[in-house]
Amino acid sequence: MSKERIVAAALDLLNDKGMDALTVRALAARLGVQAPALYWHVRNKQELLDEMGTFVMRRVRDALAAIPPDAGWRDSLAGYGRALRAEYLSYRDGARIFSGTRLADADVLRAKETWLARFMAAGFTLADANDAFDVVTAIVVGFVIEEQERVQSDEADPARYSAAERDALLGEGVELVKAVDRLPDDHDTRFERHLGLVLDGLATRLLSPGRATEDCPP
Amino acid sequence: MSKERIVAAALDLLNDKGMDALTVRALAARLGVQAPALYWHVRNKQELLDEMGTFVMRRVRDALAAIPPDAGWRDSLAGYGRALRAEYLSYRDGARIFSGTRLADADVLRAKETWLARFMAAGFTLADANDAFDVVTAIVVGFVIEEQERVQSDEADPARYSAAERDALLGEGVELVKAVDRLPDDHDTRFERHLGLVLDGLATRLLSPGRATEDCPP
DNA sequence: ACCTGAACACCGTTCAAGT
DNA sequence: ACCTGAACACCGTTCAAGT
Repeated sequence: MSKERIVAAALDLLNDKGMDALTVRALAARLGVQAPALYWHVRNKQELLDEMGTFVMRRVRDALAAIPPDAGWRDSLAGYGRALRAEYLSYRDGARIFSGTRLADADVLRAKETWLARFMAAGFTLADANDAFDVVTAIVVGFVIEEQERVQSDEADPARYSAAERDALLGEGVELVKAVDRLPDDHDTRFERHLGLVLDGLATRLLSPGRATEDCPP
Repeated sequence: MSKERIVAAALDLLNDKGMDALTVRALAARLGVQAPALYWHVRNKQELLDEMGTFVMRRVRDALAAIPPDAGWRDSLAGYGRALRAEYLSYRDGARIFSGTRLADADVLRAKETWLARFMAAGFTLADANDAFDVVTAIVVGFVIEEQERVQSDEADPARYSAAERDALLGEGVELVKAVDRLPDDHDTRFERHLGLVLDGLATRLLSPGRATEDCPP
């Protein structure tokens, strides 16, 4: 009964039954043991949640390590964004639950060094290179929280977000809002558009200093 | 004992004692009443949480309504982002707790119509105009979740994020990572930079279609 | 219409005791 | 070293009964 087995079972339980059903007792039952037994391996439930988050973030780090060093800043950041989203999506309420997780793990922080160096070689200042990480992280967290919320309430109540329901609720004179609902976007293409938007914003930072976007003639 | 009084007391309690202490019993005590009494006004705890979220989002909507119609797309979106962040920040764990809140409220959805029309008048396609909202929302959610996490764990354990602690943890050969920590950014200026970045990304969508950022000569 | 008292089925956690 | 049984102080929620 290792810590790893407990964390794995906890992640399974989360996906099977959801956050509310992830109790110490239910987890113990799944492991064929009594609830207090888990306190031998884990200080408390919060530590368990932290371990779960760390596990998820370690997988993100592994995905990052697979990105080739000559990928270019744009593809590298896009790869990070996609990997983070994929990990969050693979657990129920993943973004909401795991987004706070800090990797105090030293080698993860150390991994950032290479990336910062690469981005600066591409022409970013240190501050911009760091912003690049943070803003991609932020957008993935925000996007997937909304995405999972929507997907889950769709499953719970399919009628609520149907086009007909919404149109009736909205009433007259809001044709643009209704038109937005009829756009053929799925979550993946919306995500790629948002990600592209942020990367385009970052790209403007590569122009010579003091030069605003407005200065770029049509 | 109206629903509004209950919601107001719940928000107070949240800020006083935190999410874990926001129990039906504690809330009832604060209102000078027994716990089951609340179930006359509210179906269950989830509905209470939804009402709290709706209250917060209504304040965001009011802040939005105060933005002048002739503000221009960039200032308008920036105003939205700042208002959303300010509301989240005004409650403990605000971003994490309230970010999922959907405004089924019809008049909030209807308010979007004006904004979409304004953005399209500024030169965005419908899809881009809608993306503009969503991407600003996402970045605020992601940013403030991280921000509040950091602020709170700073209060809980001030030593953990101190520069000396971190430098020791990191070891040698990661000068860039250490340099990032020494950047003089406070949360507000970091937020403004991130927001500006996203807005710059959106601005590139105003260029003629099919034209990428790379086509813009230095 | 609005609130209480008592109860139910659960929580996370502790701790002496077992092996 | 690892687990159990019993217990403690809580949860959210229901419901008959009071006013």
